[in-house]
Amino acid sequence: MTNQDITVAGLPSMGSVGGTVREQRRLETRAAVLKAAAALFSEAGFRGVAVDDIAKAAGVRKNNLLYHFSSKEELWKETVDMVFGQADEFFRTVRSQRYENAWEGFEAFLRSYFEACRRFPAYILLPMIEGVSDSWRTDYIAERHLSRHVKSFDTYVRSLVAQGVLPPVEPLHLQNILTGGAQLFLATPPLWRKAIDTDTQDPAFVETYAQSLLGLIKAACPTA
Amino acid sequence: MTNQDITVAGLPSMGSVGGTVREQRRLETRAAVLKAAAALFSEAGFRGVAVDDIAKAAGVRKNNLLYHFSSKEELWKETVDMVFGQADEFFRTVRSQRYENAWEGFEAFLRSYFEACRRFPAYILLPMIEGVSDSWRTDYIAERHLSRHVKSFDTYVRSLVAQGVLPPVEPLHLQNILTGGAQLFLATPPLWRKAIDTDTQDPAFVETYAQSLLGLIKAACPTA
DNA sequence: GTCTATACCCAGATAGAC
DNA sequence: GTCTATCTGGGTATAGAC
Repeated sequence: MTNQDITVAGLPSMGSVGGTVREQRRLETRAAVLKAAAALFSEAGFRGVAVDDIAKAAGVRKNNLLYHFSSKEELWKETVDMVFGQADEFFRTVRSQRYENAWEGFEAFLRSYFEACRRFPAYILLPMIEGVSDSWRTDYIAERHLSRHVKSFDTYVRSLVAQGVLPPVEPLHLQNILTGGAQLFLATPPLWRKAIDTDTQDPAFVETYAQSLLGLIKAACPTA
Repeated sequence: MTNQDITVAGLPSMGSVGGTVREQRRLETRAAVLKAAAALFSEAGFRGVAVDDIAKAAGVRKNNLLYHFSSKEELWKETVDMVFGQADEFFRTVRSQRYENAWEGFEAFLRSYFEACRRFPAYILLPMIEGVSDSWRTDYIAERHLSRHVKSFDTYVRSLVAQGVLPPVEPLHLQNILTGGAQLFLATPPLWRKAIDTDTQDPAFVETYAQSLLGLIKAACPTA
């Protein structure tokens, strides 16, 4: 973890060898910082987190962090890009699979959406925590990422409604009915644990919630 | 708004008359501060707001604010109590009304719930913004207010399921399906406006969402 | 009850040695 | 690339005059 440069015969880095080792450490440090930043920014919001908190969580010095990212604002932006990049990658994998019929595909999709929210809580927390007020951060998330995600979800839901797989409900509303409850459960686990003593992040709990929701949707679908 | 004391003949306040006027101004100042605090705390969270921001929004000096509330923490707690007090009052009024049948009562209840979220956004924002991480604020909201609200909602939903007015879905899950989407729409209007150019706080939009949701629930209910 | 002044601390960011 | 040291601004809270 430390002093990897020295393995290069103690010579000052010259050419591609030393550069590669430095590059590797650079990437490691950046990755550690981004991971810590995702957790902290999504828990307390931009203003609620100190750069030093992130640095401590990532195991680097504050000033070193600011060497790599130059400002708190730039760090936040790169964090958002990373989080949505992870989600994009996850959904790409899921959507590439094939299923027996459209309903089974939908079941798998909804479960995978819940799983993504559970595994990458920052994916729902960052928009939620920054979206309540108007700021450059709201702009950034909305324009750069969320708009695309909502429209993609909308297209999918719309086609399923057209096929009669989903009930004839306005697609935007249906999208929110499908995702809202799970986001509520998965965004604020400490609150649910304290208020009703339930671990809403537990995979078993999420699965029973998915079954409840899927059952309701199926019951409401005329062609089911 | 200023110097109301002087109306008491310029005499130094003595006995109940001067005391009453002072008491009135005290209440006015406190009310103004609490109103501003509710808006700001729910937008940016506890750490994201400075006492001075609240003071400016309320039209008082920072140090005067701290005379009335003694600390930022106490101000936050009183703000939460006030917001949930407003919601309690609103729901008490709604629940006291009588309806033709249980389904109509449910329709009215759900609409009034959405209306409460729309009119008192702090009611959903404070739990949401503080509930993502573990802190004394999560404890305070959960134990002092949210637990009671969730259980009350649960009792109501449970009785409707038992009557066959609502479909046979686990009450806790059903509660979240009913409230999650609206909370999502009403918690982050700036985000929705920027991402899909829709005003999710517009009463007409909320009403169409309520219709979509009620239609779905009714279609899924065997005895409807 | 409201003001001015200020103590004290912590935040983000920069400079320069190594 | 990482460290120590430091600057500057803004944050909560208190003291004391009016």
